[in-house]
Formats: sequence, structure tokens, C-alpha cells
Amino acid sequence: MNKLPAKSVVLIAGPTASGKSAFALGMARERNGVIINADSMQVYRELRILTARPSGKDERLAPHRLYGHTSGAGDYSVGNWLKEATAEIVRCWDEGVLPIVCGGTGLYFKAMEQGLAEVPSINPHVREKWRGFDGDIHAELQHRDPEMAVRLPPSDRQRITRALEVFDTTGRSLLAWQQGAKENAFLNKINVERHLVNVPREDLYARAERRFDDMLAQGALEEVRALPDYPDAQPVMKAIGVPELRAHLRGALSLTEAASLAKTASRHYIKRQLTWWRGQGAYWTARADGS
RNA sequence: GCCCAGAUAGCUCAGUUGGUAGAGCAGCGGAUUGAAAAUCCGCGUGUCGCUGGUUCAAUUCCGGCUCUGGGCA
Repeated sequence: MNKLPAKSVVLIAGPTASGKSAFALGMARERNGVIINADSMQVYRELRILTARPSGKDERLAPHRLYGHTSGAGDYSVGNWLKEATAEIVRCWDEGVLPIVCGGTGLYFKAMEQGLAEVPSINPHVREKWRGFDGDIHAELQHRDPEMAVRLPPSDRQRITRALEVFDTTGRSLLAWQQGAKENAFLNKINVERHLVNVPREDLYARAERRFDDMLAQGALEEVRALPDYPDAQPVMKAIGVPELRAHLRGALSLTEAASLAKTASRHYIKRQLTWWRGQGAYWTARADGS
């Protein structure tokens, strides 16, 4: 592969258990690169085994950034990631090394490629108010922000909550905020090399299932036992395997049942990732030159 | 060997007072702009165990058989 012009970035995306981390590692070694994490769960320091974070050995073979660098106690999300990841990319350029963004969180890549609405941070009080709201949340949105309400099914509490907290703290519809997102896309004028690591679905399923057993053998259960008792709503608590193993630790499930449920959750996740990338055809499938 | 209860979608089961059947889970498709490993939407034809009989019509009623639980010997 040829050396890319000065301001360039490599993006490596793909479903979980596709082998993208190894691919990124090989590339980083060959091309003097730095690997920047684009996985929403691998950022949490509490979960190394369960999120299949690169090992200490891998980290010694090439520089890795944004892996296990934050606590699950916080409220990390796309906005934080985009800010940190772009800072890391710029730093790579300054140092003359190749930034390789690698991960499986489609939304993170989308935010980097297409921009993210610059919504001010939400007042914690307002956030709490809506997350804990007990009544007809969709009716509340309908009342304040009918435009968003039409776009969201009453069952999608998460997005409705977001729309409400944005409207409540900014006085503007989330829709209005989202309109301006495109212009600030970070990768607009940058040389981008894309790789979509693809593996047949059956293989992904089989690998993910085997990998979960490996995780257990490596001490995933201890990792979950050591996890502080954060509220269930914290993203870390939703990592695949955490709810299942916690249920086992509290005696509600046998280890076998917990493992089986976690494997099912992995399959669901892989399926959603495949759907995501299929849908991103315009940005990826056409431009990715594969592995 | 006898008695009882089951046998319906890949799995767990519901149901049809006789007019060929439906939920949950799994699976598949889709959406996706600050919780995204999250959140949400859509998709259900399967010899209703086999075989005779009654009936215009049986998965549903009756008989026999097979298998699976449980009980009695």
C-alpha cells in the first residue's frame, strides 16, 4: 500500500468478532500507525475481557488510543468520542504517524464522516426529569415539539427522552439542531481510506459464541463481580454479558443459561451491525476497498 | 403389564363447544444524529404424532397404534 498524503485517515469498521482489531494492528505495524478506538464499550476501563479490548501485548506492538480510558460511572457518548477521536487524529498528523480509526460502532463513524449536531450539553436536572418521567412521554413531546413527535414512535422512549431534554434545555427542536450537522463533518476535506471487514454471518456467530466461552475462561465473571454497582441505565451496564452475568451472580440464572443469553445478545448485535453497514452503502460499501 | 396425562411453528406452549390455527422466544428484514454492545419497527403454511371410523366437513369426536412424562404393579 502506498503512503497516503499528509492529512489522511484510515477507517476500519466491521461487526464484532470479525477480526478487525487484528487487521488494524497489522496495518499499524506496517505503516507506522496509531490505532484509535471507535467502539462504544471498549472505552470503559472496567471491562477489558468482556469488551474484547486489545491485550497489553497488542498495546505494546502498536500505540492504541481511547481504549479503557474512561470510567463507566460517567456519561460518555458519541459527542465525547468524536471530540477525543478527532483530537487524536490531529495529534497523529502532528507526529507524522498514520491515524487508524477502528471499531464497530456505526454511529461513531457516521458522526465523524457526516458531522454531529452541536447541541449544548444537557442540564443534568432536565435529563433526570425526563429519564425518570412516569407518564405519557410521547404526549409531552407532542405538546412541546410536534415535529419531532411525528418522527418518533411512542414506543421509542429513548429517542423521545432525548428530544425532550434537548427541547427543554435549549428551547429549540432537536430537528433544528440536526439540520446544521453536515457542514461540520470532520472528514469533509480529508483523504480517507476505508476498510469494511466482512466475514460471513455464520462465521461471525460461531466466533462470537466461542469467544464468549473464552471470555469466561479468562475471568469475565470476576470482571463483572468487580464492576461497581452503577445504575442499570449506565452504558457499561449494558455491555453484552454484563446483565446476563450479573443475573447469574445474583442467583437468577445458571452460568450456562447466562452464557446462552449473552451469546444470543451477541448474535442480535451482529445482525444489527450488518444491517447498519448495509444501510450505509453510499458511504462505505462503494468506497471501502476491503481487507 | 395396567392406569393417567401429553403429542400443534426451530423451542416453550395456547386454541379450535367440528368449518385446516396463534402467542412468546429464536430466526429473518428494516430504522438508526449525544444511552448506539443502546433504542425502536416489521415478517408466522405448520403432514395440528401415525392410522382407521363417524360426518357434507376432523387438528378438534370415537377406536387402534407409536413415542414422551408420571403413577401402580
